[in-house]
Amino acid sequence: MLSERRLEVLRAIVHDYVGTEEPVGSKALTERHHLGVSPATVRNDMAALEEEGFIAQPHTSAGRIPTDKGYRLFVDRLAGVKPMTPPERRAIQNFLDGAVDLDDVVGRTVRLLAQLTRQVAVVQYPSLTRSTVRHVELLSLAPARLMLVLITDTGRVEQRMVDCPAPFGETSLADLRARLNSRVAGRRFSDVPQLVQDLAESFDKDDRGTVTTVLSTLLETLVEETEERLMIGGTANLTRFGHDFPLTIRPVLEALEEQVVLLKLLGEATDSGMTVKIGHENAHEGLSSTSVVSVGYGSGSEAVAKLGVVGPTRMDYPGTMGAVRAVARYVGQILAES
Amino acid sequence: MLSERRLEVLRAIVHDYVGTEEPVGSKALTERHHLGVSPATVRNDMAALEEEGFIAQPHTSAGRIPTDKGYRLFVDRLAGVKPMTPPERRAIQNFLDGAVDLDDVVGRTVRLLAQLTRQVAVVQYPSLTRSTVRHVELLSLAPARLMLVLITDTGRVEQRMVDCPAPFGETSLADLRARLNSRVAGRRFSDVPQLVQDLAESFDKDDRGTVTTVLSTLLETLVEETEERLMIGGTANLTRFGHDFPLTIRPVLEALEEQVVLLKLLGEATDSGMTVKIGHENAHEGLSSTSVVSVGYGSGSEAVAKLGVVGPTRMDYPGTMGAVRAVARYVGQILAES
DNA sequence: CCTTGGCACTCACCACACACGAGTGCCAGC
DNA sequence: GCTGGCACTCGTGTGTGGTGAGTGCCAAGG
Repeated sequence: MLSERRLEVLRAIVHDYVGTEEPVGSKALTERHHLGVSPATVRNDMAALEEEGFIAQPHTSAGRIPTDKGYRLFVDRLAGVKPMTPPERRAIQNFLDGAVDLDDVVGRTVRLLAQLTRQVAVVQYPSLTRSTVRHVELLSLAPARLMLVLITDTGRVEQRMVDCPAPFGETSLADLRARLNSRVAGRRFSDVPQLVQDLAESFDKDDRGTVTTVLSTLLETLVEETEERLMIGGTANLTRFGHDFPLTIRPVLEALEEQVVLLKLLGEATDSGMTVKIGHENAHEGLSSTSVVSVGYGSGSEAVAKLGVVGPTRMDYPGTMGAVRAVARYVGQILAES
Repeated sequence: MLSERRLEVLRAIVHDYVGTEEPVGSKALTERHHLGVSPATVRNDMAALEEEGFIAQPHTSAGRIPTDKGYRLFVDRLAGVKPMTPPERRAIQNFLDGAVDLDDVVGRTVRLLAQLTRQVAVVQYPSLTRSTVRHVELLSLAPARLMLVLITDTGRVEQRMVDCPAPFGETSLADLRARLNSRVAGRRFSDVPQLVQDLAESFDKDDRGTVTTVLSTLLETLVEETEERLMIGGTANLTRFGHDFPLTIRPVLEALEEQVVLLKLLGEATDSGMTVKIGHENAHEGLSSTSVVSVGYGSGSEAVAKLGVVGPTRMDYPGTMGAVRAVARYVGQILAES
């Protein structure tokens, strides 16, 4: 077990390294923080911390830098979440309040997060699986061609073309539309499949083929669109990454372009509470020198999607976590209002 | 006027510099290209080219590199467009053919372009202004709340909420829907305003307010959504930019995040034919060391949107132009088919 | 008039040596 | 268990000289 002071030393190392981006030595530490002990003592503590794998030296006769494990300990036990100041909170709320539609909400959120944390921001669109159906609409575009429009409670709209096996009259269409809506409106997406299961049977034999096609398209939409969309921003902040530029930044940019990777990344985060993945804890190799701070957000008490930031492992964790949490909270409010 | 050989020298310089990314000297030039003259002669030619501002030396006693003006001359008079090889064409077509909807087409296009050119690709969504209306749908969500859905011939869907001043019955709704569609379906967006101008007058006094509201929302949608969307990809290719990294790449990333900037960029390109903006020819300051190759594409003979790539001024112009042109052509085909 | 070989000059780049200093580990003493 | 002292390591910055690619200019030849 590490003594209280040694933890304090680790905290000081993380703090200084995050600030200066340079290995921190024993002397500098005692000068900047009043630890009440001499550099020699700190050196002993550092040796112990290194022994345990919390810090490392880039090369002999240089200061120490925190390892992934060191950061882990830091966020778990040494650092709190730094709350936003009231003016910051007001600014967040004002900025988000101006949004006019869902795209705008997500767009503003991503810009806001990027700006607050000066890192790369990732915001997932509210997920279909956890949302509820507001309305299903069927439009007749041609005798045997329909358009299926799905509207969610989070304001998202999905549409699909449906080619019918046989012409489908306006009355049948109105009938189907009405019955479909009475069954699924207000229900969760995950419940839809069993709610519409036997719907086709109640139709005329002539129309049954079309109804089945429509229903399967609807279910397809649900499944396919569970493959979620997201928006990223603030990639310019990657330039503040470090000195050994191209090598570090390239894989990160590549990872950010693979939405699949990012979705998996956010998916791995716990549903409630904040998740911090540090360095190699991230499954994706290209992100092994980055940390991901993510949190769920939602219009009600339940999370419908996630958002977060991607930055260097050497980041200001308390501040970043504070910003992420605050933004998630306000986005949730905005969504609940609309 | 520059002699034929001097132009040839310029072409050789551009070619070599693009390949090696290093200033090219007279000796190396005569060795790699059989110009039939000695280095001394080339030196004289280079002095003349420098005098005219087509090339420059980074520092005394180094080779020459092309200036923006030099590249300009190169693309205007010295280089053709390098056509894609048949296998490449097939690959493009195959890749694009797999697309399932508009988002997918745009997404695939952007990835394809980025991969082919190894640069940053920008693809604009088919513009609303130049498309035609396929269908307008009105849904009643609540007694005094409607949803307006607009479907374009390019498969794009826009929706808006409409809060009515008074409850609006189903029959009135059906009536409005029918009349609206008979007027605007198949028509160009730009013609819609005058087509619906006097529509409200033919309705009951009770409904007139709602109809007016719906119409103005429709017109708003047309105007607002003329603010186009676009997709970018291949930002990881920025890492191949040059050596003096952070300074060059940062403003580019920032510019790429400002969709407004990119839209203006594409907007400046001529409607038909390919446009190449080199270095400082780009209005945006952050892009002063990049070149933008863009071209319009469309489902018919007319361009409905633009696409292009952003890369270092030191790029392979013939190859890039060939790829951009080929991709635009095939995307146009795909759109026309769907 | 254009081309060519020759020649002196410039200057970025590299390798090497060297001094400096921040930082370390270890140890004896308090 | 903390502290001061001490010898040691080693990355970094600086200066120096050599090398070579590249240049501009010039005088001679087609």
